[in-house]
Order: sequence, then structure tokens, then C-alpha cells
Amino acid sequence: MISFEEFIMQDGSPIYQQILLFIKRGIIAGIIKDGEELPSRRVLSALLGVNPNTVQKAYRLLEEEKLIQSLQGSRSTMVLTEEKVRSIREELLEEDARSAVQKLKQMGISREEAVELIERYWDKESNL
Amino acid sequence: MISFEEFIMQDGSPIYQQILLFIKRGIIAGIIKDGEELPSRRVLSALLGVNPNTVQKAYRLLEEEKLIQSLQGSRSTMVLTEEKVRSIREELLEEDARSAVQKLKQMGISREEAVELIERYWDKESNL
Amino acid sequence: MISFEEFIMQDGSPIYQQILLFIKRGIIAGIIKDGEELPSRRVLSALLGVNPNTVQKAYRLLEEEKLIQSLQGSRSTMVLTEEKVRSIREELLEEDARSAVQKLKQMGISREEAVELIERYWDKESNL
Amino acid sequence: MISFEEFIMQDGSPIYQQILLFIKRGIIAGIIKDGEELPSRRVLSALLGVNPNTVQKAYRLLEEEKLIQSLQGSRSTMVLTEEKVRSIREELLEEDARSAVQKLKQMGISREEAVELIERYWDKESNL
DNA sequence: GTGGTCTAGACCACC
DNA sequence: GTGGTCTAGACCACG
Repeated sequence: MISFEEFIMQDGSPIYQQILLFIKRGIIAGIIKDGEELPSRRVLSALLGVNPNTVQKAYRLLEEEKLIQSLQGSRSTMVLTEEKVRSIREELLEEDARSAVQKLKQMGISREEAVELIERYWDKESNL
Repeated sequence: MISFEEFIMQDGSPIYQQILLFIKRGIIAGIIKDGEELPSRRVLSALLGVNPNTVQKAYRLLEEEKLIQSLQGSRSTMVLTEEKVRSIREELLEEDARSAVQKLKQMGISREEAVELIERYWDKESNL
Repeated sequence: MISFEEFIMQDGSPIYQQILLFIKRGIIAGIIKDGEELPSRRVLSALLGVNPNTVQKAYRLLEEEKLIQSLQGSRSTMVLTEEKVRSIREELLEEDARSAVQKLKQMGISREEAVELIERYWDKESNL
Repeated sequence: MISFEEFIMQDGSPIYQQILLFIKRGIIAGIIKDGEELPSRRVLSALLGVNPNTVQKAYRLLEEEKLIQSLQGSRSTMVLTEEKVRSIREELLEEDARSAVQKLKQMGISREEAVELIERYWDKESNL
């Protein structure tokens, strides 16, 4: 199961989107598996310190992408296939790498500096 | 002069904030220097394809941070000291590197894979 | 006994409220009388195809209005006086007539058209 | 133009739906015409004493039914054809008459009493 | 307990 | 000024 305690709200992007991406990254990492149950809206919103509706929106989008199945009275369940996971992986890895490179380039960082920077921060960041 | 045309609105964060960050990254890169004039709100909004009000908001925030000086009827002029630039550099470089590393780690990428990924995308990304 | 099977959930108002009103209209019609027993929550919920909790809420409100008395482990019994019935009648008849007239007037219907419309639908509607 | 001051929140159905129906009844009555502008979200919400978002939801549904057209920066405009009006008229007149008859029947009112009731309330209700 | 919806208020981008 | 969106809190129906 994914440990949502590690979630950190960071940038100015919508919270529901950050939650969505956090879950998708957990899927890519293999921490969230097919058939697993997500925490309930209330539990997760309490953990993250946000409104239940914000979590609900993230879950609704997951359902629209057919990554979870939600029924009244019971928790939302992950519905993952290998293909879905691979597709998410490609989409997100691409986007994250592209975005990071773009920002670093904009700041005039050289390729070597960038690599060194990543390596330096790799050890700084607490393991997730 | 900075090439605003390359600017792409991508994530869900407010546009005025993306503009603000784009300018700050230009400052870090040394492309935007002390005493230089920023394009007028009208010109920049046309370049970016956004509303003048949105650019205005970004400029207002820059002024609040005392990074530009807007004289009545004239263009906005950068007011940069070495210390300001260093401060922005630390703040933004730190945040961008940390954020990138965190996302990659969340996806279960190893340090070596991360470095390879960055290097691969470095060449893909068009120069700015 | 009242024929709950005819009950149809239609508008967007809460189901428990529709149940409440349906019972009150039965009281006005004289179909539900003093001392009579209401069906159990379980039975009524099955008849209406709704959750027992929803029926429970309607019954609780009836009890708060002192229109029924629920003894532990037993069915709910109607506790009606002439005055209560008259009061409900005035309240509901007033509201239903007023609401119907208001809606028709809003649509620019004339008094004669309205009467004709009611008469026409009177025969269409299956008897309850 | 429709005079929203006459709007009265009545039953337990969602406010946005009541607003939607109020507007549709105005269309049927011919008070709201093609090409006319609806009051802005803020103005109407202030008039009705509700949240701008509630009005927004009603307007959004109108737009989904292609009865209005909304653009940023300018007010929503009615887009009505004779066929649309006729269609709304049939739908709403049917529903209102059916609902009124059903309620009156449930209360054990006879056809003659019902007609008399409607006529009596017709004069009571302030003209709209 | 669960998920779904409605109302509310603040903010964003646009004209 | 305009419409659109995000976050928040309360309520509903269900198991």
C-alpha cells in the first residue's frame, strides 16, 4: 500500500491534480497494485489536511480513466492492467523528465551541472 | 533579450505565476540583466497569447519583490543586485532540483536511471 | 392500507422528504388513520426500493412531529387527532395548490387553460 | 426581460434546478426571447440571495442544453428556436400538470374539488 | 462506516 | 465588469 504520509503539497498546481499524480507515480513504482483499495475520501483528506471533496475530485478523475472502480458503501478499488501501467509510466516519466530538463535549461545550467545537481539532491531527499 | 516565444504553458498552475518563474529563471541564467527593460505588458501578452491583465499581475508581483521598477508611462526596468540574483538562484534551483528528484524517486526510478533519463532528454529539448 | 407501490421518486428533493410527504398526503386522504400501523422500515424500504436508513429518517421525522409512536421492537403506530389532520391538510393542500398555480402562471397559462389542463391530466393519471 | 425578483425558493429540490425551471417557464411564457441576455452570475445570485456558483450551475445546464451561449467577458445570451421552445413547453407543461394532479389525487381530492381549488388559488397568487 | 451532490466563497483569466 | 475553476463544508443515500 502507498503511504500517503509522504505526500507534500508543493507547487501552485491544483491539489486534486497533485494527488492524482502522486497516486499515478505510486502505480508506476509498483507500490500500488491491482485490486488494492485506496483509503476512503475522509481518511485521505484528513491525512493530507484538505477537504474531502478535493480527494473526491482526484478519485473521480481516476475513475474516468478507469484506473479505479467506486461503489457506494465500499472503498474504491484499483483496476490495473499491465498495459495501463505501462501507458501511465510512459506518459508521466516523459512529462517529468521533459519538465525538469526545460526548467534547468532555462536557468542556464549545463548538462554536467544538471547531472551533478540531480545526484546531489538524490541523497538529500529522504527515501520514499 | 529573453526569448519569450519558447514559453509554454503546461501545468495547472496560474499563468501569471508561470510568467513570474520564467522571468526569474531568465535572471538566474544571466539572460536578463540589471537595468534591462522588460517588454511592455501589451507586447508580452501578445507574444504569449494571454491577456494583458495576466502579464500585468506577474509584473506587479515582480515589483512587489523589488526586482523591477515601473515608471509611469515607461517600460519596466530590472533592478538586480548580485545578492538578489543569488537569492533567487538558491530558491529556484533548490526547488526545481528537489521537485524533480522527488517525482522520479516516487516513480521508483534508481539514481542511475534518473541521470540517464535527464541526459537523454537534455538533447531532445530544443535550446532556449 | 396505503399503496406504497405507486410511489414514484421524481423530483430532486430528498427521498426521505418525498416519503414523508407521501405519508402525509395519505393521512389527508383518510387512507392512513389513527391507530393504524405503518409497515416496518425493512418492508417499506423493500417496497420503495430504497435504503432502510432512508425510510428510517422519514419515520424519525414523523415521530418528531408526534404523528407516529414507535415502541421498541414494534411497528410504528399512527397517533392522529382531528386537529393534527386538519393542520396537515391546510399546510399541504395550501402549498401544493399554490405551487401548481404559480408554476402554471409562470408559463403564461391562462386560468381557463389551466383548468382544462388539470382536467385532462386527471384522467390520464392512474388512480392511486 | 424576465423579472427575477419574482423568484421564490420553495421546495426541497436543488436551488440550481429551481432557477433552471424558473428560466424555462419564462421561455415558455415568451417573456425570455431569443438573443436576450441573462443577468450575470453575480447580479442574479445577489438578487436571489444565493451563491454565484449555484447560478453558474443552472447556466451551465442551460448551455449544455444549448439554450444559451456563454463567452468569457460577456454575458450569456439566449439561443432559442421555435422548435426548442415548443419542446420545452411540452416537457414542462406535461411534468407540472402531471405532478400537480398526482399530488392532489394522493390527498383524496376529487376532480371537481381540484378544479375549484386551482381557481381559488389562481386569484390569490399575485400576478407574475 | 462508504461514495455522491449541493451550496458557498475565493481566485483566475478574459473583455 | 464577465464567465470558469478550485477548495471547503454540510448533507444525502447506501452497506
